[in-house]
Amino acid sequence: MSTGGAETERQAWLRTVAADVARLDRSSSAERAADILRRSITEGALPPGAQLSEIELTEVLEVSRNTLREAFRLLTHEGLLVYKLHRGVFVPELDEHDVIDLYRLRRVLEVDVVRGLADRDPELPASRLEPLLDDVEAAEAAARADRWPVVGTANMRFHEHLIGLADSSRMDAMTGRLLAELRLLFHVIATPRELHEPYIERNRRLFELLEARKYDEAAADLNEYLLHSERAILAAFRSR
Amino acid sequence: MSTGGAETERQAWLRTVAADVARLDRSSSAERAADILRRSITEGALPPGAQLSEIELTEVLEVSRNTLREAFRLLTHEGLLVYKLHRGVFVPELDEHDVIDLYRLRRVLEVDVVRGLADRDPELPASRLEPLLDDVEAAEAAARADRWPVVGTANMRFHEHLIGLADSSRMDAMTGRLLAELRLLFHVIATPRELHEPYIERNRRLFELLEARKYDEAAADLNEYLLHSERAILAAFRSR
DNA sequence: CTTGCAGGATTGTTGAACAATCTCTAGGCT
DNA sequence: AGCCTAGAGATTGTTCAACAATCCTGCAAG
Repeated sequence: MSTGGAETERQAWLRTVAADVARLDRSSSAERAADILRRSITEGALPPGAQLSEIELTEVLEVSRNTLREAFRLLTHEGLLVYKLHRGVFVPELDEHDVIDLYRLRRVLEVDVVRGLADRDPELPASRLEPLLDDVEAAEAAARADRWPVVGTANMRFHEHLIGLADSSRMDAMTGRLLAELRLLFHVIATPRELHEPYIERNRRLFELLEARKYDEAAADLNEYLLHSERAILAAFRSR
Repeated sequence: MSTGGAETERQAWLRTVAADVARLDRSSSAERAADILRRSITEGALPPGAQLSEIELTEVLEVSRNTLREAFRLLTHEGLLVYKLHRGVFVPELDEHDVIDLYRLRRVLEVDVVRGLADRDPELPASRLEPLLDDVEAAEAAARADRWPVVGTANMRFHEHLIGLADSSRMDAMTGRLLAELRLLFHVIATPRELHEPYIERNRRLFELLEARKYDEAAADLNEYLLHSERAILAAFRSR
């Protein structure tokens, strides 16, 4: 068969196919149920403090209690649910201490990723930045359409893609968890516009700094960015 | 009843009791099974690549399949097991890429914790460092007794307690997971002495720097420490 | 050497059942 | 009235047995 230069291309294709397959045969029932619940929580249909009844959800989600409990476990370890023994599962209510904790981790991880990009600049193709630009433009479009929750998710995805530049599966997992918890916090804040609007512009600026390969400057910018965001959420939190 | 000065002591006692109760009250069956499996994995009885049969383990652990599967889920999210749909659960086989990934995160988190201590030095009582000293001495004692796996766990605990100084529940959780995966890596290395011996001394030195409140120096030392450890593991890994 | 096809084994999911625990209400006591 | 106690009812924790879906193995055919 054909070998040589075509081989690496073939391997790359095999990887993408493998990824697609892995995405398709998810543990179906349990993970499907978890997906639905995850959306309900992150979109606010299940507010912090709400209890999730087992028998009720078995009927709604059309899964058995055992499968539902496996879904609960999945979400528990994402921080989107908490178990209270013999009392049930609840959507956690985060407080100011959690805000500080979450943002501390975000700063550490994200700033390190950006700073670390300088070391591997040569091997990093410009195309890796494309998802970031897509997110920025998605946020701008949603803002024009006055759809602020959509702006929020686009901004979130921007940061997920930013972390993704590090090619670290564990960082990706941690970030997914952190951002999910962050969404939980957003629901106690009434005005999504003030919450998300300032960061559209900041994300674009960050993207442009990355594109210009000014990594140290980008890292400093991002650090200040996250401090600003933390202060905003804390303020909204205290005055609720 | 007695009030005043004795009250805070009583409250402290209540907290420790509450913690003990919470530890005993665990979802018993599932978490107990998970505990046994966790030990088997981290101690090497279940080597990387091993498959865990459900029916076999239900008999050994004397729990139902559903409960066992919940235990599997728990360990899956600690990174100690991986699920392959319709094929079963396996002890993951980590490779060099995982070593690099794990150590990158360790460096980021631990170095940041140490550096961050400078900001809150005044509010940090000296007693918070005691667990670290205990770990160092435990490692030294185990080394004298030629019990190198014990040295390894003591060293691990040193780093767990180090992260604990940050008072961040999420960092604690992440570190627990990272160190569990690190143990997985240790099992592919034949000589535990060479693996753990150098770090007894380094941990003591790190402790002394912290005690002297030389946080920046400690952070730099820790960074170099972790780079050294990473290189050692990578070398042992490649020559196996 | 590859392809296709049973057959057996293992996992995925379900439903029902029982035990353990919590919550809430009612009643008795000081 | 206020507080403690007991018990009923509801919910969760755990087990079991069964069936469906999928994977692995070995073998036969091309």
